[in-house]
Amino acid sequence: MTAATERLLTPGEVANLFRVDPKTVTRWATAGRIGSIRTPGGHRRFRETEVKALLSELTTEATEPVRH
Amino acid sequence: MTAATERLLTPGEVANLFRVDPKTVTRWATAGRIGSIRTPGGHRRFRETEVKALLSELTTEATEPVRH
DNA sequence: TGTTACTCGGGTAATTGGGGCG
DNA sequence: GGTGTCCCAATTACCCGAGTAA
Repeated sequence: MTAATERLLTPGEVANLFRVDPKTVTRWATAGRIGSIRTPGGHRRFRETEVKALLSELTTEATEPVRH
Repeated sequence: MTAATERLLTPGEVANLFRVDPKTVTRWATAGRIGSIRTPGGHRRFRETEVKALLSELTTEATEPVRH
């Protein structure tokens, strides 16, 4: 099959990227805001590319210069 | 390849650094004076490096020596 | 096989966002 | 123009015990 296995991230890793609680990442998955893959044991894993893409979309750079 | 792991700060933490109300930090983000990263839920996070840099830029040292 | 760290669940406090007002 | 404050709705953080991952 096609794709070389894509790198998966744990809830804790995703939580570190967004500076939120791992529980919060779980809620995002439950709410359908982010795709998730479940292990046979019930734990969630997330696609790194999807997470990074989400980060980029939600990132806004400063536009106004600093006034001294 | 954008930077992956950068330490992020919550609005409350940034507010403590500047000694202002968290709402004020939100206004800075809205006005484009500071970059922000939003969670899928709508909350904001700020890059620590950017915040610290902003603090430094806006800091002015005394220029005249103390008279005795 | 056993150890350690993490992630399930749920439930309840604490922050945050947004609008409007002085 | 910029900031602090009050309102309310939504999102997020910390508590627990039990199960999974490596």
